[in-house]
Amino acid sequence: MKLTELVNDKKEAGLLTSKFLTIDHEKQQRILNAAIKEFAQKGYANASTNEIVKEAGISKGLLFHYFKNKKELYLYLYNHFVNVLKNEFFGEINLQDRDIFVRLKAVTMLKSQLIKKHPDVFNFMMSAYQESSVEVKSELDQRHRELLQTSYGTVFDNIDTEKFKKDIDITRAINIISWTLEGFSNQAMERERLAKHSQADFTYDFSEADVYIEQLKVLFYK
Amino acid sequence: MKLTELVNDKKEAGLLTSKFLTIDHEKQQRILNAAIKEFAQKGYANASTNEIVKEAGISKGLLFHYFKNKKELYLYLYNHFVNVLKNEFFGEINLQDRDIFVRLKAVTMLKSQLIKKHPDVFNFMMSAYQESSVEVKSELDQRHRELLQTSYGTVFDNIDTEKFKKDIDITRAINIISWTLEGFSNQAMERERLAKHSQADFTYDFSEADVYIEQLKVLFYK
DNA sequence: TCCCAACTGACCAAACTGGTCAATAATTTT
DNA sequence: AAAATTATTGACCAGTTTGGTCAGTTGGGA
Repeated sequence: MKLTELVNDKKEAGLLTSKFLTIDHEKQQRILNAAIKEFAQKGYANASTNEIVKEAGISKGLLFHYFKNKKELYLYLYNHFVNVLKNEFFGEINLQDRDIFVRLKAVTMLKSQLIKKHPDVFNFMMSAYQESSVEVKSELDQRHRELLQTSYGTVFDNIDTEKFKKDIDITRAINIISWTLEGFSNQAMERERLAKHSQADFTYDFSEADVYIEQLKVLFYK
Repeated sequence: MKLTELVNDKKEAGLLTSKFLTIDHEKQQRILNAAIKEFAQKGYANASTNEIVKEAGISKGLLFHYFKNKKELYLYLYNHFVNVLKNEFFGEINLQDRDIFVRLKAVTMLKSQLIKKHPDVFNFMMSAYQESSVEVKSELDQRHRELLQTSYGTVFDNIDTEKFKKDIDITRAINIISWTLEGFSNQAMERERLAKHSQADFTYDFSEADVYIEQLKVLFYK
């Protein structure tokens, strides 16, 4: 998954950022990554463009050659990574399979991988969701609803409800399943963060997640 | 629950903050609340003492009359609120009842109330847990382990395992129950945050939480 | 050679930083 | 009432950082 590298929707450019899109690809990445990292850590208002250019290894002038000001940079980043997630992330979910466990496991694993491989992208999107700066807040809201609809909307769409025992409240059951998988992956990642053994022994997590899934199937399925 | 107001453990004062403890109680609260809010929002390094004194309605000099510098203020806050939580929050949990549902429901509701009534206290503790500033990080670690032990240690201690069906893996079942209640309360609070109807219709949340608990009991208990 | 874009970094005024301290106000002690 | 003590102020400090500019250098294509 070459996340952050594939999307090239020219529409997202507008006219103002067109210069940025023509430059060397690797330099683009350096700038994008430096910027989301800084914005994620400090929020819009407290993020420093000086830090961004230092981290990206470019001059101050160049950044403002590509983006006319801080606000335009921020909004470009937001739109860009919303597109990235929509295409590279949620596009991966197999909607053929109508089994809720298959879908949720896929989502959970994708999310874990995202956090692990591209923590800055994840943190940036989360912090953008919480962003309180009046300067940019209003512009974000619509795109956010859009993203949530694309994602959670499709995951729970057209689930096979016939598999559940007949006395089970399906909505609540799905919630329990979701929260269990979410809680499990949070725990797994926190455990790894503390232990710092960053050798990705995904294998254990995968199989342990399956134990929970099997248990939940016994509980909820016919 | 007069959280933040009751603890008066003189030991936490040391000699350095003794002045602060003698002043008017309401002013103490103003300063404490202003400080944790700022630290929670921006982290140790980026928090501004100017903002704190402005919010607290005191002069710059006075803050540094009570605390010799920013670091001492931060560490005092941390210790103070660890004590507050240990005494006012975890002290509320009834350890007589050995039923996991009773305990976890109590913890979940307590946590919800904390977030609702004292969001800054909660955010401050969370941000302190993530704090990365080398200046204060090391001092926090021990107290944190202490707090986690006091809290999660006792909640899961001496649970009545006889109530579970005999083919159930109890550790995993408890995890599922915990994650469900956590997920539920997160969802409830997010729903409320978006709707902004801050009339606390706790009643709905309480009864809806009970529905989940009853469902889980059917699944896991004999 | 010229030309134009990419690119640099010194520079700007303004804001802000944690912290100090002499002066004033309020309270207590004599 | 005077004196002594304590609480409180906010102007001030030197230093850093802010978002943004712009005159000028570089490098590649014609």
